[in-house]
Amino acid sequence: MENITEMLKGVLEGCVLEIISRGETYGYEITQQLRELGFTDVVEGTVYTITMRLEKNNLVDIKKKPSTKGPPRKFYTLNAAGQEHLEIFWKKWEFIASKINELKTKIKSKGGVI
Amino acid sequence: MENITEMLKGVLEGCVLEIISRGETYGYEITQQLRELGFTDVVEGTVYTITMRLEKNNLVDIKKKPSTKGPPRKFYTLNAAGQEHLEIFWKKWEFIASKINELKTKIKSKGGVI
DNA sequence: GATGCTATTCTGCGTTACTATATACCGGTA
DNA sequence: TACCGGTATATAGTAACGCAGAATAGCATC
Repeated sequence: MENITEMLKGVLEGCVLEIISRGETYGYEITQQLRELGFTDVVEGTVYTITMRLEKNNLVDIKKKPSTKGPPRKFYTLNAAGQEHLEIFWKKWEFIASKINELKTKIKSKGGVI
Repeated sequence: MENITEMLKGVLEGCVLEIISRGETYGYEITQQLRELGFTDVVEGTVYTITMRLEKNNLVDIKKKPSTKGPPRKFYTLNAAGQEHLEIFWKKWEFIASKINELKTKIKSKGGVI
């Protein structure tokens, strides 16, 4: 799927939050999980800016651990604020998705009644 | 629903396209329809930037008509390119929505198997 | 002519994801 | 040892989008 980047705005951060909530993980792995999900074009840099933002907003706890495969990894876990943020994200998503689907399936006559 | 603006990026344009596809309409009316839909905080300026973009990208035809209630209205209708754009939008939406919902409902264990 | 409503237009701003690149660390191999 | 590919974090610059806020226009009514 090409050129969905604009539609991912605001959504990607929620996905990252959700992925972190599943268990301690780090940037590179998050990127791979997003790709497996289907967002194949997501690159490390994008995820990095998101994790930096989460960090800045104090939504995650961070632990640095050594790796046998490269430089030390920064592992993220959701804190209480992050959990709350995630719940709010899902509420927003459900709201928007329901509205969009409503628009999509609405009978296609302007007056509403035939 | 407050502060959903980031999640509306790329989506709002599709909504406007869909509304225009229902029948000839103008900026102010589009704004009202979006509000009725549930996006209560959408303002005229936002819709204006979208219609300007549609115009610039040649996705709409324009007809100016006088109004008894103010300055002349600019009525928009979708042209062929706009129709195509709208179909692509819905495909993108379905793709993203399915992926997000997949993420949302996925069993919450990292390995996937219990 | 002052006010109020409808309606369009315009500008500047903040947020977000992407591109492209740099840096660092390790294992394997020649 | 010197190089390379995979892993992993970091940063600067860019473009797109929606929003706030204000200006302007036209008409009705008082």
